[in-house]
Amino acid sequence: MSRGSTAGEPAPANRNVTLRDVARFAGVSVATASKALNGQPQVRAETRARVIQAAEQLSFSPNTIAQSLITQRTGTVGLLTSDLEGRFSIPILMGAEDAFGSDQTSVFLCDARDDAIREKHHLRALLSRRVDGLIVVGARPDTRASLGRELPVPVVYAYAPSDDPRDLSLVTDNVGGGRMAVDHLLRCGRRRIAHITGDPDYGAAQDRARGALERLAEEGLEPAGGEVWFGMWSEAWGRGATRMLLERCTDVDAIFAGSDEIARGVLDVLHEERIDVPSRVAVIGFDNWKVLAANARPPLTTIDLNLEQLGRIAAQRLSAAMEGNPGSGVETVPGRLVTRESTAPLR
Amino acid sequence: MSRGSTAGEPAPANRNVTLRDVARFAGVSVATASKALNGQPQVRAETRARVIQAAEQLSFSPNTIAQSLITQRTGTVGLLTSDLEGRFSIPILMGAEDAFGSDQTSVFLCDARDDAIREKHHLRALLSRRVDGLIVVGARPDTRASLGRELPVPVVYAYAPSDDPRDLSLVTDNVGGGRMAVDHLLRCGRRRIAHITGDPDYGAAQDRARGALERLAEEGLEPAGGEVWFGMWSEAWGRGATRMLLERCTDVDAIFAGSDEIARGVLDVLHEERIDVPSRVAVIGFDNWKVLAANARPPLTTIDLNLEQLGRIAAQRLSAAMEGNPGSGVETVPGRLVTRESTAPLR
DNA sequence: CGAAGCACCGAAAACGTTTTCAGAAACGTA
DNA sequence: TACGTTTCTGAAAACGTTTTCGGTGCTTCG
Repeated sequence: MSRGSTAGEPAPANRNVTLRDVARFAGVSVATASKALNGQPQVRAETRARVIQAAEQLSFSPNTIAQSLITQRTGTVGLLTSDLEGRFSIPILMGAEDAFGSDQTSVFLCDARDDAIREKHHLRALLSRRVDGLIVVGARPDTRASLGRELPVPVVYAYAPSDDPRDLSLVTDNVGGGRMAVDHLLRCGRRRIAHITGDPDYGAAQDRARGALERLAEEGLEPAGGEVWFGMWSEAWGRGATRMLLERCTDVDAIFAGSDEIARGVLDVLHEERIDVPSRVAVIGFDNWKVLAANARPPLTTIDLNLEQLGRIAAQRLSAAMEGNPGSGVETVPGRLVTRESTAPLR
Repeated sequence: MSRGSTAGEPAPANRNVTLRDVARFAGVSVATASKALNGQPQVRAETRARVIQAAEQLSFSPNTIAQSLITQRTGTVGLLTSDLEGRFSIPILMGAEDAFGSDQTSVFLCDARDDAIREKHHLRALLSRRVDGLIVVGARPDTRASLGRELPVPVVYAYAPSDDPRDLSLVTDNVGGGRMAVDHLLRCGRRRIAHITGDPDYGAAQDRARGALERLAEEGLEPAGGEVWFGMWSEAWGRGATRMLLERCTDVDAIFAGSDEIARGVLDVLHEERIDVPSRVAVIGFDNWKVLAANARPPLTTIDLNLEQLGRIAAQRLSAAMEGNPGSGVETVPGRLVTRESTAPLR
């Protein structure tokens, strides 16, 4: 029969077999073959079966390119990220990649490395590839410039919201996360709660702090040490800040760290000072960065921002927009508490 | 002039303007327009200029789909990864993404999540999209099943080599890395060197150990503690092994950890025991996982496997194969030493 | 028995390019 | 003036599909 391959081995996806070959093999016209394979009703059952069998026998695989050309839909979307190496884009990207069923939609990955020029380049390339939609994922959860309203395809912004409110943006809930962290500590019976966090220039740091302070205020409390300890996103800062904190107020019974990295530094110093976690001081982190949180001593309770789900929702919203139901505004995806052993009720 | 957009704003990449429009606008035929824009010689300079100007004025962007259909080249490649979340695929992916200039080639990202079914699905999709080539990046540096020889496009395997020697695979140099680590410690004047590493089922663990032992043997040395300490890829194991090691042989003067995670555990215990690093014991890690290595106390000397470069080379080899120069066999990409403060010469 | 209706099929146009090839225009030469 | 060359241009085919629409043959009904 087929001359190229031995029987039994997986049929080679032969690039050269076209619908014409299938049609000829089945003894029908290309038009009929097309209709038969696409489940169009106007073809006799017997004929359809013959065509399908022919297609299988020749291991026909339709040329998506040709299909796109006529249907004006490529079944592709562009994923424009500004920092691939950053740990935030990856989960989002995974969620998005997974929300588009692989049968329907494939994603073009582009890393602009936080460079506007490169981004423009990629954008041009994607548009000339006729993607059906775009997801733009930013490096930091701060506002970024909109790609503009003149694009021929729908766009969804993830993580970093667009500065144009008419665009649709999905963001993490940093305020809610901060609130959630403090709430958990309160539930554990802690009252003297400190907050050590990162660079105050980051919106994320401000938002988390705001959520934390709000929740504290609801209980009539102030943060231990009097104020929020802003600094840097590093273990070293976590260590330094903790030392200062312990000097200034000895009775602290919980520390909310603005990131898991910082939390690692906090734990390190507490351990050094022989202060038991969680019995004397409870510690909670932020991000649920597995390698840091799960390996910590003790394993770290933390806030997970649900980035993967954010990616999935972004994909869903984009699909909706591609179907003609665009959205706009900023949608916030809630985080969740992940409890490990660094927090526990008092006594 | 143009009715859709205000003057001054970036020209909207109008999806609907076609070469015909440009041709009509410039007063030539589509054939001539095409040749003018593609730099074909057989068109008068004056005509070419007119066409180019028309194209710019209408902000024409050629339909890549139509081009692919006739040139039989899509300018796309598939990136089939088995674990996106794993930290190994990302740098490789970045290197590859960056080696293909964005103007020429775009990459389809597919995450098979280490599932053969899903992989097959993605493969079908990619082939029907008529990618020009494929990069397959594995989750672990162990051999994986070949995609087969019957594919209509060239394939390059990265990180996890194919089990078919006729395929081209690119892998990291774990043996060389182990050797390099020990060599560095020797140069620092250390002689009583222990090796604490991860799961012995991983080829990577075995290879790194082999390299280390070879280099030690060249100096007539055995590892401190008598043998390699295999265990798990975790901080906890690093801590436990270090405690056992210190009990069994008190005079160790260097520890080579099989991963940065393990190294963190090692450092932790040394710190606890008030054993100074690097003056009394030098510590070297493996992987150069920034967040762990750079934040360690002291910052960790480690081996970087150059994954990004591996990705770049994979892209180059694939390009070569697409030009008709396929390769085969396993190519090893050397790692490099990254010195920080956890190692230093004795005395 | 003729007309109408129905089920099925295929010819052809379309999508937006590239490329081939024939012809037109301009020019130099005999 | 006639002819050959060179330079430029455009008509048309091609890529592999989908979709429209007209046609064929069969059934049904008056």
